[in-house]
Amino acid sequence: MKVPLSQAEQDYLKAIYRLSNRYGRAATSQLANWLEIKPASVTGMLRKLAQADPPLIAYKKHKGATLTPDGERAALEMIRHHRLIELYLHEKLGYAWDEVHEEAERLEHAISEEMEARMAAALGHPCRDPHGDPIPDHNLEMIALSEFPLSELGPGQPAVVRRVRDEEPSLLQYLDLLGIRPSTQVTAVAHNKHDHTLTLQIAGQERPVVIPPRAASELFVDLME
Amino acid sequence: MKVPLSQAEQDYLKAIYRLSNRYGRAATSQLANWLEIKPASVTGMLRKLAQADPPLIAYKKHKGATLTPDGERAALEMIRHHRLIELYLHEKLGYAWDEVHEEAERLEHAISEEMEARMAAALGHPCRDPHGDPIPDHNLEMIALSEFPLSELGPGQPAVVRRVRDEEPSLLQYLDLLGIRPSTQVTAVAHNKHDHTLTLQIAGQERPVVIPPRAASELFVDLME
DNA sequence: TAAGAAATTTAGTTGTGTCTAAATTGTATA
DNA sequence: TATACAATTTAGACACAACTAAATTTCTTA
Ligand SMILES: [Mn+2]
Ligand SMILES: [Mn+2]
Ligand SMILES: [Mn+2]
Ligand SMILES: [Mn+2]
Repeated sequence: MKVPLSQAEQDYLKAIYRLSNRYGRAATSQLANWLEIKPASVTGMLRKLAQADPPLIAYKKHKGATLTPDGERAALEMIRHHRLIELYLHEKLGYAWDEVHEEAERLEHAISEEMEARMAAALGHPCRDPHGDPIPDHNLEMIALSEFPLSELGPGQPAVVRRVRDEEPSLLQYLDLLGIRPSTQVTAVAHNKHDHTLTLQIAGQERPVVIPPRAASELFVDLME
Repeated sequence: MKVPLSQAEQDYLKAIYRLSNRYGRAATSQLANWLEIKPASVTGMLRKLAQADPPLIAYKKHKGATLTPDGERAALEMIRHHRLIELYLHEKLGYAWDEVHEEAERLEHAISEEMEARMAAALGHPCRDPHGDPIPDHNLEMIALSEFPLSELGPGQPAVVRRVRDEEPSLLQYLDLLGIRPSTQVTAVAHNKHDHTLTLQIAGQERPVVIPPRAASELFVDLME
């Protein structure tokens, strides 16, 4: 009852949070794939998390897992650490936005609540990380998100970039080159039906750029009024 | 050959470094006591560190352990991390000097060489931590120490505090109250033979204070010319 | 110098988190 | 709806780093 969670347990809970947000539940094979752990090992950990006191996940054999309120709290705790650390490294130590993830992945398990609070204060209690991902506040509440994929932006609509999937550094480096980051203003010029690319005008730039579909679906924007 | 060290291994190497500096070698029971691990478990780890490739310690049954050059390098790496982190927390995040140790103890194993370098740069490549302990430089070289215990300071001799044992927070809080920290100037007024206390004049203060022997042997000073 | 005490090592066990191989369950489709 | 394939679980093993209990070695001192 209420024993501190291991790094492995915390990583599983974060992964279950991510997958069940996206697909309603986290399947064994999805977890295995994301965590780069064999499915048999995942099954073992799911059984353990479900039998913890208090239970951290709801798990039925062959039906995947979802977080209990306790499990969700633990996941959000790590997500808050992760995103605060990413922003801290970027703002205070000059890391590029494609370099912060790996460092945060280790540090999130090692910092104290005291350090979390001091970093948050030093950053002015921010609500977005360098990739635009929302940072849960001190009570683990997260701001509501209104942004949608750039691929769904209608032509002629001015919009502002809010968030970028932070999962592969090469996308981040590419966007950096293009001059796209959260808060950049953009307008869709045209969706090109044959190759599914997007022609995009970036505010303050001469000529529009062509965005491949992979990038357009990993970039999230809000309409400007 | 050349596999990254576990946190447990790094902690043992740091402990062996500390004990062999102080006593020439690290005995099993001293390690067990310092690390709060049972002696039988220490024996197991010593065998493992000695048989590593390359060997990290020299170990003969019943004779304790000393570091090999590889082991010493690994220990200094962690010591550099630890002390840089302590100073960073103190200088950049407003931690008191008695609060930094515990946080650094966990973070030292989690930061990358990149982060080490960025923190060092942000701090101006410092050579002392908040307790005055020397920080090994990028090549793991440490400045030569000239300070000696305050308990050995002759009466009337002006001296400057350089370093304080950082092992228990209560001593640090006590010294804070007294207004003693690295760079504070002091003069011994008298060594009191019966109770082994020291009467000490602190620069900028009205009246001398009486220092118990425990504190006087954990404070290190340099003579002023 | 021979106990007796203290320190250390050996032997065997445990919990955690991974793995491989084999068995089972669920799903899609022919 | 039977079968084949995919997903998942079970079973058994392993590495790591701790533990306890017992055996052994070394040190101290009478
Ligand atoms: Mn937290
Ligand atoms: Mn991020
Ligand atoms: Mn380093
Ligand atoms: Mn220190």
